[in-house]
This record gives sequence, structure tokens and C-alpha cells, in this order.
Amino acid sequence: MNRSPVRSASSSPTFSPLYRQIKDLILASLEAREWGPGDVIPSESELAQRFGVSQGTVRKAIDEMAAENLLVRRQGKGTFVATHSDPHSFFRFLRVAANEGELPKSRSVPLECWRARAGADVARTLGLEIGAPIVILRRVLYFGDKPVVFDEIYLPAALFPDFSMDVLTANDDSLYRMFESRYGVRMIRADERLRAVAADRASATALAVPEGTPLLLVERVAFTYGDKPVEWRRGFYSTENHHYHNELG
Amino acid sequence: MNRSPVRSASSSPTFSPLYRQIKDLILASLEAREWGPGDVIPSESELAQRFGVSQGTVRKAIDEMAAENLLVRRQGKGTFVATHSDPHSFFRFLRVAANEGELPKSRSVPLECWRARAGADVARTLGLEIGAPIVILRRVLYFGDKPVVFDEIYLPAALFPDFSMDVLTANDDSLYRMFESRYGVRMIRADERLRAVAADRASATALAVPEGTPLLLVERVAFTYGDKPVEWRRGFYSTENHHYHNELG
DNA sequence: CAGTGGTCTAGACCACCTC
DNA sequence: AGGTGGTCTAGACCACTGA
Repeated sequence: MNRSPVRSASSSPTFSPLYRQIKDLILASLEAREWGPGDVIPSESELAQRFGVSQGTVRKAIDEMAAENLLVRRQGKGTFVATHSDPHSFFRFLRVAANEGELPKSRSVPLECWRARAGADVARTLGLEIGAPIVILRRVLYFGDKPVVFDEIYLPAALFPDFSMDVLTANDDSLYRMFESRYGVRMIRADERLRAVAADRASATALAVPEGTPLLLVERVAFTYGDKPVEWRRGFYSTENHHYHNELG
Repeated sequence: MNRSPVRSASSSPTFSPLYRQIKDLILASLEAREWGPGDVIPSESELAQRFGVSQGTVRKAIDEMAAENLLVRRQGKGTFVATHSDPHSFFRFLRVAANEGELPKSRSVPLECWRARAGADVARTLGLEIGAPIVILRRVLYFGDKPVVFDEIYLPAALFPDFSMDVLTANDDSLYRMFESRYGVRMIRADERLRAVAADRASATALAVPEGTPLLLVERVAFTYGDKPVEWRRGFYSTENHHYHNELG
């Protein structure tokens, strides 16, 4: 490895600065699972030596990756691969808050899980062939004793081979935590589209509200390294006592 | 001015690094309107000289402020105070997208605007005394010929003294653009809470949908420098042909 | 051309963690 | 004490802009 970085690129149309090349190299190592979620990566000076650049250049590369929540710095200890284990990361991908007071602990209750073949919509969204094997999961998220989110989740079976009710019931982690620990698939980004809809029978039942109740519909496509889509999800949120929280900056 | 920065702070409980002190000084200049939205600020080397630190330290301060969308760097030209004029900034505070195709140009149609006194809710949200003078605006946002958002907006009258229908009709800018150009109030951050509700008579009329239609309710508190709340807004979004777009990262 | 931000380096020292 | 990341400096050179 260790392609030596290009220091000058005058008149090059695809010029990218050294620290960005370093960033791409580190990114490649993450993608290749050289270091897994939660692991320490080599120290800045060690990486600097490995790549033949100064420590400041490595530092700038890591700065960007920390800003993108790919790495986490801890002074005195080292730099770590980000993981969905820590609760901070949990709420980056679940923007639910209680209208009043603190949010009670969440509990995920799987309803059904089955295998199917990708229709046109799912295939397009996940970048699969039509007819490719997928897994579908329905589950309800409770906060305290209240059902708040009814999710329908579509996954490519190729990436989550043995995904099933058994795996889910044996596992108390959040889904994304399990995805990265069991299948080595780490979600790093997601696009969401929010709409208001009337509860149909299935969502009304799951959320214990009357049919026709206005629900917040959240459609999500989640991506792993390389902006590869690996999850499609439709979540119905009961917003009687909760809301979707967002910060604009 | 130019309090000389403190270089060492061993055992100080409120230690903050030099670049953060510089950042606070630049922030104070922004808050004091030493440079207005869209203006160039002094060059990095000039600021370094003014504050008696190295250029790299000023650079790091500006880096953070650029990441927070307070400043905008333009290579070869200088560093500028961010403004709501550029369309990029516009969509940071209006997360609407069309379900299909491009979003047509938006048009804001004011319905009514009147003065009132703050009730308990508004007073608490905006940090005012109960009974303090406020201004209330109702307006509809159209995209193409479709009404999409019905807004009710509460502002402290002290900050927006002559705000009225006349001012609005004479002004084609976005609200936030007008706030910063006419009143010197620049919105830098906002908290939003999203819920699904059934359209009441007022919102149904404004959005030309049947009463009871599920609507996306977006409650926003917007903040200016120093995290001071200066706007409270309730927006009803018709999500038949549009949605609220959010990126999780 | 001069002036701006952008990159890269080398080295010093500080703050924090662990042993 | 020895390692890690965090701060700060000084200086060189590159890339972009506009007169």
C-alpha cells in the first residue's frame, strides 16, 4: 500500500490537497475494516510516519473525519472509530423528544420479519436489481409504556444474511449497533423525508390510536461508507405526546 | 479594546485556548455590527497583528466560525460575514422540497399583521415580560401556484419597531433577509419541533385543503447572536406534493 | 502584480490519561 | 515517566482574485 502522496498538482484538473488524500487513505482503511467500530486507530505521529507526511497534515485529515462523526478524538487516550454504541450517536439518528419532561428509556418490540424480493421502489432506493432478496422488518418503538414509532424497515438480504426474529429477540442493542457489530455495516448518514398522513389500520393498531389520526411519516434512506444505500425505512410517529426535534444551524 | 489574550491558564477552571478567545472577540465585533452581513472582515494577517497572535491562531478561530455558518471564506477575496441573501443559506432554514422534480420559485403572501401583548407562552419562549409588545404575522408561502406553508410568526416589537404589512409588501426579500438588512437582526440558529395535526379551519383555508387534512406542524424558535431567542413561529405544511427534508449525519 | 485564503512543515510546549 | 491529543508559532510556498 502506502501509495506515496502527490505533493504538487499544478494544472491538474483533479487536484486534491495532501490532507484529503490522507483522509481518503484512512477512509479506505475504515471501509476495509482494518479498525472496527470502537477501536483505537494509530496515533497521529504513527500515521504521519506511515504516510510520509507531517503530523499537522494527518491532524487536519482527522479533524475533518471527526467533524463528520467518523472518528472520535479523546485527549490523552487516542483517536477511535465512531460507533453507534454511545448514546450521543443514538439520538443523532432518532430525533424523538418528549413534549414535556425527559424521554423515558426506549424499547424496541419486533412484530414480524420476513424475506421477500425487491420491487421497483425498493430496488431503486437501495441500488439493487429488481427481484433481489431483501428482508422486511416491522417493529414498534416504545418510550416508557407508550408506543411512539411504528417502523417498516427494508434491508438487502445480501448484507444481512441471517437477519430474523431470532436474531432480534436475542439482541437488546439498537438496530444500528447490531448492524455494525453483527454484520459490519456501519450507518454514517441518512436522508429523511417527513410528511403528515392519516393513520391506516396497521399503523393505528401498532400505535394504539384511532384510524385516521394524523401521524408523522418519516421515510429514511441510510447510507454506509461510500454513500452506499443499505437501509430503507418508513416510520410512523405518534406525535400526541412526542415530537421530532431538529436543529437548524 | 484589544484586551491582551491570556496565553497560559494552568489550573484555571475557566481555561479557554487562545483561538477561542480570538473567536469570542470576532464574535463580539459581529454582535456590535462592526461589520455587517455581506461585508469583508479584515484579513487573517491583519487580525493576527491586531490581536497579537499568529496567523494560524486567527485561522483556527475563523475555521470554527465558518463551520458554524457565521463567516464565509472566499479564496483570493477575503472572509465575509454570512448573510441570508445567498440561496444556499435560504434552504438551511426552509427544509421544503418537492416530492417530484424541482421546487418552483417561492412567493410569500402576507395575510394579516397586527400588534399584541405577549401572553405567557410567547413571553417564556422569547424571553420577554408578560404583556410586552409583540408583532404577529400570518402569511402563506407558495411554491409555483400551490400554497404549501401557512405561518404564524411572533416577534418582539422592540426589535422590529415598524414591522407592518406596508413594510412587507414593499419588500420582496425573504423574511430573514429583511430582518438582517432592515433591523440588523441576524438569525443564526433555530430549534424546530415537528408534529402531525389535523387542519383546523384557518390553516385549511389558507392552504386550500379540506378541514381535518393531516398537516405537518413545525414550531420554530430562532436565535440571534448570544443564543437570544427573537422569533417564534408555527408553520403548517401541506405535505400532499411536498415534504420536509432532513439530513442526518 | 500584490493581496487574499489554502496547504504543509517542524518544533515547542500544554493538558490529559495510564502505568 | 511516557504516551496521546491540543495549542501555538514562524515561515515557506501554492491557488485564486482583481487591478
